[in-house]
Amino acid sequence: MLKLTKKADYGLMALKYLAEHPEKPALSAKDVADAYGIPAQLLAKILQLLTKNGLLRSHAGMNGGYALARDARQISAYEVILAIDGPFFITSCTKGAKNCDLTPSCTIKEPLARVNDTIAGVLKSISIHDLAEHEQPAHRSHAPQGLVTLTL
Amino acid sequence: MLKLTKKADYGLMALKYLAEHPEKPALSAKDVADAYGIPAQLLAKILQLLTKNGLLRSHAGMNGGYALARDARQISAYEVILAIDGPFFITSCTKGAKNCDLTPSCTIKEPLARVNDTIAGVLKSISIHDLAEHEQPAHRSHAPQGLVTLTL
DNA sequence: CTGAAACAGGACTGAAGAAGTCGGATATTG
DNA sequence: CAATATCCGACTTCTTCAGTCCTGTTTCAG
Repeated sequence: MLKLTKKADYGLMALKYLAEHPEKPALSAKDVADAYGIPAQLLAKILQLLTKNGLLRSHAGMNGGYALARDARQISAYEVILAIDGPFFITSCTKGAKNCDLTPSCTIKEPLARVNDTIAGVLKSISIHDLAEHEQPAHRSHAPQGLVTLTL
Repeated sequence: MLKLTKKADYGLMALKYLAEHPEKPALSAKDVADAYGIPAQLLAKILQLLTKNGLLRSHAGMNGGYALARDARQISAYEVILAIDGPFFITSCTKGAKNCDLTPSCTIKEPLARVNDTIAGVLKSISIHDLAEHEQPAHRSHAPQGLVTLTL
């Protein structure tokens, strides 16, 4: 529970891989799948999803493949997860929808909605670039990129 | 995905309910189940789990039931979820275990482990007392109880 | 212009986990 | 003893995830 699906994992890994190989104009699904030992057909569908959601650009034909649609810093982990798994909510009964059918007393939800927002905020603060291994190992400590605060 | 199980939801709701009725020495599983429209047998098992993990105290026999083992402020949402659903990790392949069998290149995990820690921190900062409806509606704004900060 | 290499996408199966039920055992009290 | 509880394992059902299969379509090299 409270787990990312493997698809989301795979998607993040694939984007990370693409971000680490900017020299290549495009990498095929098979390339990425082989690099990580992921089932190629499964990854293909994930990359298609990411393409449909505007995170990747695809090109068919020989020497085709996928490339990041934007700079790696402009793609957040949140977007990736959203594109692959759809909107996520920590509670089974989100107050937006008409769930909570039999339990109008779902007063638990309001506090947990804030937890949900916090998680979303954290995921939004992480970019694909953050996941990728950047070369410069020297100055890394001075990067206060993501900062999320929650107040109950 | 990234959802709490219904069991965890039910558990939180039940503890909240108990916290809101401190005058009663004990409430039976059926009492709570009826209050929220939860299947009684299912809730019973959840309450048993919470008892086994030291969050509740149980008493069999007539007029028996469950009561909080500690003050509502001393029971965190994290403990509840942990007791009901077991340890949770956001990534399918946690770096502690021997997972990631075929993919030694799971470099995604390290950043996501921090997300995991952040979520855990948020959940730890929320107590059952926070979930319950306290009476004093007057001074509520000055309560800076939970505060979690994450720096990447 | 033809074939290989890629993307696109629907349909399907198997496995795993979640949700809920059933039946019975034990403890407590009136 | 009988009623009301907790306790607990086994079971069924349902849903979702993971993965496969198959069939197209696009693109480009030769």
